[in-house]
Amino acid sequence: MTKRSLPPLTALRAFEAFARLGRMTTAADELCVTHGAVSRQIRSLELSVGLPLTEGPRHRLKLTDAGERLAASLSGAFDRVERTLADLRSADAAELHLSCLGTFAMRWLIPRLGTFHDQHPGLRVRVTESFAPADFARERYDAAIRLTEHVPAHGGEAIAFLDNFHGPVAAPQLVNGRPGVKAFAGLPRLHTRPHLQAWAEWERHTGLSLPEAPQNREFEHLFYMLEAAVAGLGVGLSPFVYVAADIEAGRLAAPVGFVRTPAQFYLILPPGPAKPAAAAFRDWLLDEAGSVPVPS
Amino acid sequence: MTKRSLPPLTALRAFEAFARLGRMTTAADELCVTHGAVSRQIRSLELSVGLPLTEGPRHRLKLTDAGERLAASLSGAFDRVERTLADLRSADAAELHLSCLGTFAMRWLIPRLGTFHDQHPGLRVRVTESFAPADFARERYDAAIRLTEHVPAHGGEAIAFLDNFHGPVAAPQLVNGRPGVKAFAGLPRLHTRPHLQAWAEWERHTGLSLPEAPQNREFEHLFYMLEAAVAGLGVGLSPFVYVAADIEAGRLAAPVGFVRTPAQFYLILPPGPAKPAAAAFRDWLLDEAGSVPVPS
DNA sequence: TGTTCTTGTGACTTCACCTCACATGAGACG
DNA sequence: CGTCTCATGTGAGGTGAAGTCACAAGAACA
Repeated sequence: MTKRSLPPLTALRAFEAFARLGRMTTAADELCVTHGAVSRQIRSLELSVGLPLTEGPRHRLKLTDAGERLAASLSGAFDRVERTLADLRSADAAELHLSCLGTFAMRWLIPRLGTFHDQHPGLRVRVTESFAPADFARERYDAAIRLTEHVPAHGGEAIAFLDNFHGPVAAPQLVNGRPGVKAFAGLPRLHTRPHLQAWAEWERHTGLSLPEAPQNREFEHLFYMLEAAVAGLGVGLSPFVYVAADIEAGRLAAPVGFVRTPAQFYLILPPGPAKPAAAAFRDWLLDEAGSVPVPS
Repeated sequence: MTKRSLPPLTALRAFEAFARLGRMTTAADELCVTHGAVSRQIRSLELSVGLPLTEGPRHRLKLTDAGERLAASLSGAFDRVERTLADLRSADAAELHLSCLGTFAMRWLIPRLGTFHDQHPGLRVRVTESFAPADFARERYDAAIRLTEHVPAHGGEAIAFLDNFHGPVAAPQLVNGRPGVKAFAGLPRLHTRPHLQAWAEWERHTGLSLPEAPQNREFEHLFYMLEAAVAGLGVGLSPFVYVAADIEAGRLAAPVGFVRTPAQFYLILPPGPAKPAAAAFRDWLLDEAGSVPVPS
């Protein structure tokens, strides 16, 4: 690949505008400069190319043959770039890139996305799983969903769209209808590695404490832990929204109910004007969250 | 035709170089700037396009999908312009545009051009007829041929490549073998409108004067006057080189010979570096003129 | 002949772009 | 692990390319 040797590009742009519009004055208007600037640019281009590009008297300048050919080439080239940029922008506008807690995506978001797609058939939603604090400077998302107490100031919008409640859950056959914390007596305690302090927080929030567990099991993700709870491996602590469907379906039981946490589910938007797709998603999300049942 | 909306072109160029070369440092070298400049340009382009174009850690930056597509489009566009410019330049280099005295072209230059074409098969010579003083600012020629005493200073080269001799000529049957100026007694005098003082100059140069003419005839061009002389319409005054072939062939007679004029034939080159075709023409012309016979 | 329209151009000005120097962050290598 | 290197990010500040302004020039039209 050899080094490019192109004349000054601003001169090319000025010349292309002149060729397209026929007069320097008009071209200057389009470029938001004075006619003198265009005149100089074209002259410098002729010098740099080494060929005359214009000819004729001042008040009726025409292009030389070389000028015509260059202008045709430039128009095509600029058109091409312009079209590519428009394509990129519209492709981007038609896509919503969302950074989301993995479990929330699987247990809450994805099951409900159908109505969003119905409302916005042109929009594709791309969900990327992420637990780290949202950092729009490092990774470019159109929006992020996090469970947190406080969203660090980042210049953008942050909306708490859903309260969080958590509580212990286990397979119904293990609990066996016993009421209160005694329901969990003798059951192994399930933990998630990223949030090992979760049980302690719950005990602080409720003032309750579970019977001593005969065993503790750690899982890499909340999602795996919930699968384990459903499979009867012990008692897990989960946000309500992740298990609402399982409780409804009788796959999990929550004998002591759920308690609200200080943390909430936030929709976090990057700084600057939100793109239309993100705004649409925000509206849909708030509407959808508004109709979510709250635990007893 | 709608107004163009393109991002800053220098940013596009920087981005294209980066995309092509893979690293900002290398791109900066190609563009003869520092890496910082390229970094800033690419950042400003991302801002102006509204899309991220690069991603990944600093030391191993990659293009995003959007970046790849834009880069491909830009490469194509720049290639196209570059190729057009190269075509224009080579087409121009293969052509020699010569501004020449019409009669000189017809009577001297064109008959000899064959050997020039033999020596430079790739070069096309375009001859434009012109009598006005050479003015490269108004009209773009690669070279001009003029008959003059002094070439006005114009910043370029001017080479006297051929001395000029002039003298009266007429059809041989009119002259009828008589010697000296008496040969022309009773013949009409032929003039050219652009140079009505020619006869007076000749008389001054030679100290001779022709017998009173019964008639004067004016022609628009020297070329027409020579045709008239050959046709026997009278006695004309002509530079030697224009009639050498006619005298040789016996179509014209020059009973009093030719006298050198202060004016010479000049090859005049425009200011600035001569293009190769013009240099080749100059060399050929000097060589060709060196072997021209001088009148007695 | 004067008026208007358009481009060319000398003199001056300014801000876009560049450079410099340092910071940052990720590998690589003892 | 600490340090070295390599590539890019960035704040501060300098400068020349490119623009502005005002006037000149040249052609057309009334």
